[in-house]
Amino acid sequence: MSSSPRDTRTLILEAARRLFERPGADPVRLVDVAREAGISRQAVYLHFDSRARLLLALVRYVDDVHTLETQVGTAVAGHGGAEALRRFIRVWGGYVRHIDGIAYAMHHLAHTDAEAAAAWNERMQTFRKLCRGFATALEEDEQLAVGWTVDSAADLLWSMLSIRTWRELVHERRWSKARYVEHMTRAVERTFVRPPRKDPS
Amino acid sequence: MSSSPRDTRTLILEAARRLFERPGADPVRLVDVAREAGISRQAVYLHFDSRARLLLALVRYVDDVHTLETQVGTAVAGHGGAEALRRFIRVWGGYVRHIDGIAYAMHHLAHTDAEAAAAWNERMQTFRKLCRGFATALEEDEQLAVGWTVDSAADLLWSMLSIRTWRELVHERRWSKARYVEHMTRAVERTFVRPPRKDPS
DNA sequence: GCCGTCACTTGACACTGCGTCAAGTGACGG
DNA sequence: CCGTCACTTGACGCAGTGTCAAGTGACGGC
Repeated sequence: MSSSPRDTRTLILEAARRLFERPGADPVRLVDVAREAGISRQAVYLHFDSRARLLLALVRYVDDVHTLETQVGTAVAGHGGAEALRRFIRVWGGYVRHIDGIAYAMHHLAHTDAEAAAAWNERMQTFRKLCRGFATALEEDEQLAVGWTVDSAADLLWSMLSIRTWRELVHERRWSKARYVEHMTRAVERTFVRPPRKDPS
Repeated sequence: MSSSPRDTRTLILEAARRLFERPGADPVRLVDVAREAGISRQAVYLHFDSRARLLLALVRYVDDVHTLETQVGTAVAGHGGAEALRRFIRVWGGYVRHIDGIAYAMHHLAHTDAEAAAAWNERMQTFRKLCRGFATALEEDEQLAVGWTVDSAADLLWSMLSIRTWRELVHERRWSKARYVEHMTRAVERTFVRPPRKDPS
């Protein structure tokens, strides 16, 4: 699927996607993207105002191609706090590799570029809301472990499940996807999920 | 203390330290360091070959000024696995702010500079060894929770206690130091420390 | 007192990657 | 046949790092 992009914009996004998905690749420059797409560097600017805008469009495009929302939605739907969280980690653990390179580039650019910083922050906000949803669900099911408020749990969950944590473990520490899912699930459960009592009521 | 550095090298390191310790500051350029030290940009190159070397020297200098090793050593000495870990998190939670900015700059530079990448990796290796020490201590005291090997626990601990996680929580999520220590201690304990059995043996 | 040394200065330049600009070129449609 | 429009080539400006060359001035040895 998606082997014959119709317009140049999509051609560029596809090219960029290929480059950024290569793990541990050298920094991707606009000239690389252009070459990969078979066009001139300047032609990229006919479709994207700046590197930041391209990265932003790219991460949305990739989310779309890999149907992130649908995957998360169907995995989580109809499950209580703890089980939804477990299922999310499974999906997420397989998904991050698609956007890791782009996220890295965006974060790097955000260091010096205001627009990239804004895009990055918006992205982080969205992810934190997702995490807050899990914390809320846990609390509503009375499964949130003692010591946490919804917000503090959301913050730490957001950090533990962040792309950066995934990258550190999977790329730097060479964890497999299965290993990531198994260990992260265990860590998150032990940290945030109240152990079921033997004697209910 | 340290108000009258003798040589220019120390003068530069002190100036850089001041700049990098300012939280959320704009990216620190060599010209900023030079100005802060009251010398020309070129004079910096008389003492440090490159930005990467300066950052590396700086992080060592800061560790030294704040006696990181001593602090960790005295906090941890003579305590078993779980208690040593708790004490380490307390020290670490107060220490990271001194090196956060430098670490951020090093990591950023590592994206394009091989020397910075090497320095960063070496630093990460060292920290992971420290974490592995805690995992080993837990295992030796039979306090390591089920599901972990020493190495997998070390990896995840390394990630949870990383500067990056600290920065996300303290800077982006506005956690206080006390909040960081409290919540991180809880998360780490629940994740890695085997709960004491009511009926031993 | 004079001289050499050495740390530092000023000012220039190369390099990289991003972003802009101007002058083409060539295919396609009315 | 002509205009339009997407794209090309080639140039330039900008920022920050790193290099180079030609000073300058203080300090110590003789």
